[in-house]
Amino acid sequence: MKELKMKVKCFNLKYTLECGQCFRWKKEDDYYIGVIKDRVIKIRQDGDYIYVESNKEEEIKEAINKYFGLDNDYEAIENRISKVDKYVEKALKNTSGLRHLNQDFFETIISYIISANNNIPRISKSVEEISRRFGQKVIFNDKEYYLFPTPEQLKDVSIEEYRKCGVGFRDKYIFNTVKAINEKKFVIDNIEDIETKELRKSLLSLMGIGPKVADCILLFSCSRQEVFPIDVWVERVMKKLYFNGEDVSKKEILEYATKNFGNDAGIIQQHLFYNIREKLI
DNA sequence: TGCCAGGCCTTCC
DNA sequence: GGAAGGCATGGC
Repeated sequence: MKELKMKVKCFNLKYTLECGQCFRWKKEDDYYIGVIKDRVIKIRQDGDYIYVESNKEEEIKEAINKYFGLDNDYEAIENRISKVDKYVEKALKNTSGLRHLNQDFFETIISYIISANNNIPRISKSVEEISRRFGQKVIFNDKEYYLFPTPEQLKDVSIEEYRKCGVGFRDKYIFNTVKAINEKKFVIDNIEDIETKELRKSLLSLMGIGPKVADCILLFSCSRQEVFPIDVWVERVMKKLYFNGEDVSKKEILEYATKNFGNDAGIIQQHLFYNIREKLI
């Protein structure tokens, strides 16, 4: 297909795809290539425009819009959070255009179960391996790609087979969660209307999902931007900036974020996370 | 060799 | 309810 050209505002493709919220994108030359739900996407940015190619043309604009949240008024959001305090203002200046994605719910659940006590390259490797072994193959520009498998496609996969994907001790967590979904003990459809608090509680009932993983799922696949996932990096940056390097509990950090960052806490968290990891702050 | 990674589960108090 | 220990695996 020919390249689709789309105008963007307050959007940075590199920050959005490299900030650690997603695990299936690879950079090649000046573009990124990855899988969104049921299609392979090749995408690059040049100034105020993004250029998109895919193996599947229908509703491509809608898919891109939804995944990258292009309809969100990020100018207003960034304008708002730049006034929070001097640290947020600085972080935002460094990584303006970083957006929270709207990724597939099931894929995000499994990916973030794998993320526990893990590092980003290894998470990517495991997610890729699960897709390669159990997902549908797609040919794009003469190369093979694999969609992330559906719960149905994983219904007969054993704990041992997950282990072979390099997920380590998380094998049984994935197995149990897939089982719960396939047995309809946890419903993954029509989650848009469920209140954040209730959805979070529901996610926490799944094996391998604790507070941090639940918040990542809510933020990176459900657009609940008020949640504030606290991992080792966020803990580190929050202690450094707001607690004078003191050893405070996660509870205290969360209270501070909720009080001072309000409904944009998740967006601010992304900037702080990316800034501390890239040694920008 | 030992420590760390987008933490969670289990056990014990 | 909170603290401590265990956990797979690869990179540094």
